Amino acid sequence: MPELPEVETIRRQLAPRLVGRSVLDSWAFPSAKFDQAPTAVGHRITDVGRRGKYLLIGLRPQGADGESIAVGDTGERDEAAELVVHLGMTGRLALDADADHAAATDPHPHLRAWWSLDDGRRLTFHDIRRFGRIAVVAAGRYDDLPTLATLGPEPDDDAFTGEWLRTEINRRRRRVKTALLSQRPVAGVGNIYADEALWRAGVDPRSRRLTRAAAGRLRDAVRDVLREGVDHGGTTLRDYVDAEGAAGTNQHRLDCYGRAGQRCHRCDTTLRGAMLDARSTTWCPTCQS
DNA sequence: GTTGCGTCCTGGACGC
DNA sequence: TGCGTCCAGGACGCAA
Repeated sequence: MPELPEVETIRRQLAPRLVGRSVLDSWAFPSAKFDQAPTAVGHRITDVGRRGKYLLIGLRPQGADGESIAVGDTGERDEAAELVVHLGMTGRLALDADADHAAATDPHPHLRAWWSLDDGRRLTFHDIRRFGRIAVVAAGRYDDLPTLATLGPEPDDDAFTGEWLRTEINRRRRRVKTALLSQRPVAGVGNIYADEALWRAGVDPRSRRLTRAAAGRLRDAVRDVLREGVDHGGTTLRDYVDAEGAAGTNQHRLDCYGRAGQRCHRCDTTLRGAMLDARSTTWCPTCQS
């Protein structure tokens, strides 16, 4: 399930191939989750960014001659836009080599949207469980995407400090793991990396308050596990593959997530597993207490 | 404003 | 073999 490292891996692969391309045509699965995809038609892609788990594809309207229209030149119609893609649990973006061939031969049951580009290729979005989402918004206007609108700092942002994390956790009464998954204290953490970061920091996922020392350790752990996830191309447990169809390798490095009943790599205690606020959670009862 | 639960959705695992 | 049930998960809506 794509979290920050998986989305960042895909972003890095797509960016050099998409920037400068024009969107000629599009199709979307008939669902409110995907039906904004064709709104990107008639735009040139200006950049491929990311915030948390959201992929943000910058768009600029094109004139009849194919040239981009500068923002503000001709009024509101020409406002820069963003194609926002959230991969949900099973979403996958890929570039087909030949748009016409792909369109004719790929009636894939999990295809949710595609965009054909002016270089003959086609960007496709597959999503088995339909937990993903596509939106086209005015640049920076995320009113209809509340989680994106209130996203916490990026893990590498200077604003993401131990003191910030401690304040965010302690001013509410949520369990620390549930708070991390809310995307408010820091952007991009999902169930896998939350378990890993809490294990690495020695923080009990059930706790509702952090000391300064624990908050500092957790902040460092969140940064480290996400960076390492990016370095290893993401974590593939079942469905995730990157934009080139390759699985990540970070799953071979997990210390905690999905290892309930096995020995803790740090203290040899048997790891516990339980549902915590409706999320499967694994932790060490000895070194996370 | 905050918390916690239910819902969406489908493939795979498992039990009978 | 076939059927039914449960589980996994991120975002969001809603009741308390």
